[in-house]
Parts: sequence; C-alpha cells; structure tokens
Amino acid sequence: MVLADREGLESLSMRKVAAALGYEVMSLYNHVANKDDLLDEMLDRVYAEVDDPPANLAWRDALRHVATSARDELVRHPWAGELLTARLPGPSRRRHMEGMLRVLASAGLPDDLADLGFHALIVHIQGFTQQQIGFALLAETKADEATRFYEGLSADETPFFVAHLGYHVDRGHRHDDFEFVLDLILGGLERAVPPRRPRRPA
Amino acid sequence: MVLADREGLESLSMRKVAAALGYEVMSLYNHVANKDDLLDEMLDRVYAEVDDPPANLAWRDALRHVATSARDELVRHPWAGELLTARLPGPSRRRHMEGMLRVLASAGLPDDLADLGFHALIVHIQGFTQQQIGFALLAETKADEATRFYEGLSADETPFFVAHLGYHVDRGHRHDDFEFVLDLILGGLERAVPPRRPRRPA
DNA sequence: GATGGCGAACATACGGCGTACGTTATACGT
DNA sequence: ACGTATAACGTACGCCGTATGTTCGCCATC
Repeated sequence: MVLADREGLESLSMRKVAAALGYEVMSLYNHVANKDDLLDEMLDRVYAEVDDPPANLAWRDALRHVATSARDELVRHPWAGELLTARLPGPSRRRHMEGMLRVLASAGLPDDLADLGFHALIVHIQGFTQQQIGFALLAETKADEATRFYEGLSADETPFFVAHLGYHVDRGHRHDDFEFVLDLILGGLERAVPPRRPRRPA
Repeated sequence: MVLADREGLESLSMRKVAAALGYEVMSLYNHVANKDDLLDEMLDRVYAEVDDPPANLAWRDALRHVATSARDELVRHPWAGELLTARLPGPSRRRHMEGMLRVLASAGLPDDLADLGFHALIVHIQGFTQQQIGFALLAETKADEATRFYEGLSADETPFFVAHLGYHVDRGHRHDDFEFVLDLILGGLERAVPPRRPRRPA
C-alpha cells in the first residue's frame, strides 16, 4: 500500500512489491493467491480505516460523518477508487455498507427509498473523490501536458468550459463542494421521510 | 471499440487490435502515437455519440436529456468509464461538457452553484453508470464467484446488506434509479435558483 | 517513361509483466 | 531423532508495449 500510494497502481508489480519487502517474486505467492487477491486485500484494508456511524448522532449527521470519513480514506489512498469497480466487497467494506444501510433504515425512510439513497450516497462518495483525485493527478504527474491542453483551448469554441476551469484554478476542489452535494442528497432524502405521528396530537 | 465492447478493456492489446484488423502490431503505430493515445481516441468517440442539449427544452429537461444520453453511451461501451479518470477531455467530451455548462448558466443559477451542479451531474452520470456496469459484469463474467459470495454471507452479521442485495436481485439496476437521483440533484438546484422578478407584481 | 521521396506495412528485439512448476531450507510436533 | 509442513528460491513460459531498422508501393516531378 505504501508503494501504491507513492508510485500509483499501474506501476505496482509483484516484482516491485517483492523487491520492496526484500524477497523474491514467487515468495509472495505463499501469502497471496495472485495479484488480484492482493489488490482485494489492499482495498479492504482501506475500508478498515473508515469510521462507523457514531451512535449518538441523528441519522443525517451520522451519514455525513461516515461519508466524509470514507472520502478521507479514499483520498489518502488514491489508487483505491480504481479498484472499486466489478469487485466483490470484502469484510470491512461490507461493514461500512452495513452501517450506512442501518442508519438509513433508522431514518424512517420507505425501504426502496433507503436503497435508492444508499446508491446515491455511495456513488457520490466514490465518484466525487475519483473526480477530485483525477484532477490532482493530472496537475501533478502530467503537468506539462495539462498546461499545453489549457493553453490550446479556445474561449470562442467552449467559453463555459474555459470559465469552469477557472473555477477549478481559483478554488481547487474544496471539501465544501463534496459536502454541498452530500447535503443536496441528504436533504432530498429528508424531505422524503414520512411525517412521524406526533406523541401528543395538538 | 468493437473488440473492447466484446472482450473488455484489460484484455485489449495492441497485438489483438492489429490481428483483428489483419495487420501486424507495429503498423498501428503509423496511425496512433501509442496505446494511451488510442484509448484517448476511443473515449472521445464515445462522447461523439452523446446528444447535445435540445434547444427547445427547459433547462431541467434539457439536462435530463443530456444526462440520460450520456448514460446510454457509457452503458453501450462499458469500458469507457474506466478511462474517464485522470485523462484530459478530447473535443467531443469538451463539447458535451460545454453544453451542460451552457444550460446550467441559462438556468439563472449563481456562478458557483452552476459549477457545483455541474460536478454533481457529472459525478452522478459517471458514478452511477460505473456502479451499474460493475454490478452487471460481476453477475456476468464472475457468476460463480458471485454466487459463492452471496451464499457465504451471514444475515446475522450484515442483515441490512443482505436485504439490500435482495433489492438488486428483485429490481436489477433499473433506469428509474438513475433518474430518481438525477431529479434529486436537479430539484436541489432548482430550489437554489433565485426567484425571477415577476413581470406584473401582484 | 524514369526517378526520387514518402508513407505504410513489416520483422526483429528488448525489457517487463504475472505466474506455473519444481527445488531447497528451516522450524516444529512427535 | 525424524517426518512433515511452511516459506523462500530459481527457472521458464507466454504475454505485453514499443524502439529501431527495413522493405515496398504509390505518386509527383522532371
């Protein structure tokens, strides 16, 4: 994981892992079935660090906490996002999902709305983080190419796109943006909660 | 692209492309700088098929149309989603983005809210589609592994997660789900549009 | 009609990859 | 003391992307 954090996923080879650990390549296969199995294990260890929903918070705040915690871990390990697709969730990731679903159910949402909201949240966490990381990687590891791209853009052809890039340059990808859309989703869900029967009808 | 549609991205090699075209490997390099360049070109051709926002629709409907059109193309070429990260957008994808930004600006949103809404929409389109495709790929190309996974789950440990999988089995990833969250976002943006000064104040 | 240049196809080769397979050495329960 | 399991090692195979050098056929020019 240290190696992947430093050099990226696509340049992570079994040979390099072995070398970094001071062993030969094939020795790794005594501990891991194959490379894909290793990647599964790495991904799940990322989710092992994600907070569970705090029990003392209201459902909306608990979800916000879990979402930002997951976002933080995905940012800390930028390679994790690429592994999320078409992979069965390991134990830690299942625990993470279980926690979100439990909180959603406790919110009093109808079942299908809880499932929909869950998807919306998962997609937001993963998608937004991927976007943010991709942008940072471009600026970092392909700086020359990105500069040439930016200078080659025509404000006549795509004025709004050029203006939007200005937004990125000015503000970067601020954390507020993540939380703004998160609240958009949570707010939409909250509006869908059926009103609770009052204890003392007025 | 036909080859990638059929066999997936990770098994797409320059050798196979050349063989499918009836040439030798190195002849491809007379037409393409390298493999990454080829992938860039493939990705942009996906966006070339995405509809522009229809001029005759209100901003909300126009965005819904663009979003679903993009979703359709990403589903038609399941490999495209994996290429979206850390890649500079080609001409067609820029045109696609320009269209969305133009419509958002026409909605009367404050500038920063238009930029935020744009991110929310892009993340939703890409993220949701990725999720849907990943799920389908699991059920399709790793059916055995998925079955063993499902049977090995304990409803005692993760009851909500198991129940949620039931939701997938019952309904699949319906298109309605995509549009539900889409409307969640669009609705949230609409509420943020400052009220237009009325023509005839009552 | 001859010629020269140029683009496209081709052949060879290199280093790196994941990993199958067989061998060796070390530690430990009996 | 000895058999066995575990983990490290070495070799080898078939893929991969692509650098480099060569060949060949078309076409504009004289």
